[in-house]
Amino acid sequence: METTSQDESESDEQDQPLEAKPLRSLAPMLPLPMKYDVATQSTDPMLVFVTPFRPCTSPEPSAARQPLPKSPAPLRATPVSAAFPMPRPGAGGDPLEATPVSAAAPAFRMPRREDESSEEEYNPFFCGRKKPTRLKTAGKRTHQQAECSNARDMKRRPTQTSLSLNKELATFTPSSSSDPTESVQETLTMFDSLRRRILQLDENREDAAGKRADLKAGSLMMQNGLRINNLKTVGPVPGVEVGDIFFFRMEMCVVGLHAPAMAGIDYVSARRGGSGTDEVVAVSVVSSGGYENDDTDSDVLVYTGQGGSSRRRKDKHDQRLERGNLALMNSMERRSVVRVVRGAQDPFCRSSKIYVYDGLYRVEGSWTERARDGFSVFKYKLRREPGQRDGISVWKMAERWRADPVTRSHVVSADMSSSAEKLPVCLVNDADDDDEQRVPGRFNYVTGVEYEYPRPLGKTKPCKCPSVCLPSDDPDCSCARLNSGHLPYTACGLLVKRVPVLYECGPECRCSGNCRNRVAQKGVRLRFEVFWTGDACGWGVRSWDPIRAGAFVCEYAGQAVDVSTGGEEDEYAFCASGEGWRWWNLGAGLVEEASDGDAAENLEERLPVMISARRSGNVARFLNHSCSPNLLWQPVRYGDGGYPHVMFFAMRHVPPMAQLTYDYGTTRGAAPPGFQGKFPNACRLKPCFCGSTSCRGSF
DNA sequence: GGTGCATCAAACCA
DNA sequence: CTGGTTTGATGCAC
Repeated sequence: METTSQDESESDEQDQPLEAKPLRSLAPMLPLPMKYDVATQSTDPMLVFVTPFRPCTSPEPSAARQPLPKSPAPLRATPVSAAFPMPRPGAGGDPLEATPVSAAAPAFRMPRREDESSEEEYNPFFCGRKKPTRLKTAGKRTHQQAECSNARDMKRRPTQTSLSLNKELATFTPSSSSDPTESVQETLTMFDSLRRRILQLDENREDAAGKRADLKAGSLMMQNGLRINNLKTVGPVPGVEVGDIFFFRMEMCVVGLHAPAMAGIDYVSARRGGSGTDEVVAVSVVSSGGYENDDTDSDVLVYTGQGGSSRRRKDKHDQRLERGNLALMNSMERRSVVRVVRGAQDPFCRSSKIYVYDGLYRVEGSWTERARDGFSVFKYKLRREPGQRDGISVWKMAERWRADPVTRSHVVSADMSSSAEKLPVCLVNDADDDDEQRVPGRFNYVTGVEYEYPRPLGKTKPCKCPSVCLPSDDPDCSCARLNSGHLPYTACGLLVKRVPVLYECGPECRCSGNCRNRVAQKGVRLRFEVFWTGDACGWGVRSWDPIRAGAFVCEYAGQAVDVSTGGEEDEYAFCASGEGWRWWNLGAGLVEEASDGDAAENLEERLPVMISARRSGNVARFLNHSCSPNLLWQPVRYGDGGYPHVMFFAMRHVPPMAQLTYDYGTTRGAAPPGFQGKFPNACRLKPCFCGSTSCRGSF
């Protein structure tokens, strides 16, 4: 298809969006551009009521984006519709052309709920035990749409959730993007921030009803029709790319990659060509190791059928050729493709699993065999379709490097931090063979910022929590109070939501080093590599480890420069004007206490310093810009003169080896009083190569 | 149309 | 720390 050549040329080398030049942001740091104070703008839930398809609350089309209407040149924005070279073009008379019923819709059907196109039908204030008032406007709906699970979703009994959550939900709009990749990102973000928020809220209630926040979040989204790609389709799911990772089954559910909450095989009933009888066809399988599937070859998967394995020994039985098992068998006969998701071990959490979408496979063969418990099971041999970008193989490669860094090739320097970081920072160049010895310009590797305290900021009150801070133990924890009464991280150290300034416990707090409110101060836990992206964007950063949304990534290290004395142009200065993170809060904490005194106060704390990573810095100085970034920056204070550290957190799940980026922001007009004119380049926009469909064209 | 059941995930506890 | 136990949401099947 028309666009494939472009696609390939890009995906071949570095997959993810190539980013623009190394650091180039020049405005000094300030906590938050006041005009866009999220806290005030989006806090009142009553004012945020929005009908679907009107992205008012959605940050994208905000004024901030407008000033850059036409970007003259180097926009390499790829139409994302091209991202899915539909697999079946030639595919040798794929019998599947006799499409499954519900897949009959064009494969590129937009996820958005067209079925909700009448506004009154969408009831964001659906709450509590009351059933949503669902109007029967079925006349408007096509047969297929009526068939989609939405109707049933809406009817389903809501799990008991706190009222405030329902209010928060009211602020959700179904993704308004026409770009499938964006809708998927938005939906996943919504899910995860909702999940973290439920964790945070449930934790304050001692009735211990707070279990399975993942299921609750998923359920809420289903009930409110916030799931996308409702129609099960054989083949790719728009917006989900091979290699994408998921941390919960529910995540795959809400983006339509794999609908069953638990079952490993998802299938759809399809009309058999001609004969008019229905039969089932598999659409996706999740191989998570529960059945001891053979995992050695990354292009071949031997998958065990479902059923038979009851918990109670006496209920065990042979597997039967029904449901998913039958569906896989039919898929084999029709030679239709099946999406495969492979489970992998989460390197940071032994008990949990990560799901890696590995693209399309075909069932090559099937047989039965006797399992260890003596009952017979179905086995299916699936082979990966050629020509797809790497999925699980990248994962496995990175896994190998993590276990044994020596196996990484094209290494220029095994640890460019010279042991300054706890984990080595690898410098590699596998992009150009001509110049393998290319190295970044000289700089000192440091892991933090040395402030000279020209003007110490006000001290914060240390907390007196005995061992670790827990909101339920001590509602008076002064650190929690600084953070609007909540601990800013989940129990496993994920940022719950972006705040103007985050307060971690400091050296004078009584709590121990294990306190949950000490995350970023503990430093990097990821194995980074700095790699050459090509001439356009220079060096970039990626990680061998998967990164979960909300996870701490790294600090922006460097030298504090007093701008009142300094003021020369500096390409490695950190600029705080980027707003790429704003949408991340869409799902989280929108009903925060409206007039948050802290937030207002923090805006006063503009610093007379900025951070320059020109002479000294860490990996962060190699982070590239993207208009749809995967990192956000978050000022974090703890002890130590009170200067906020600039900390990066992941805004979405980032698979291993995907480039890490943040939004440099547009510096034009953002330089606060006193800085204007000091940095001539600040107002000269650089062309952006991020390739995102929402690319602003420059930064 | 309601309801049961099959699925086996994730979190917790012993 | 592991392995068993518990509690589940969903969507097909009846």
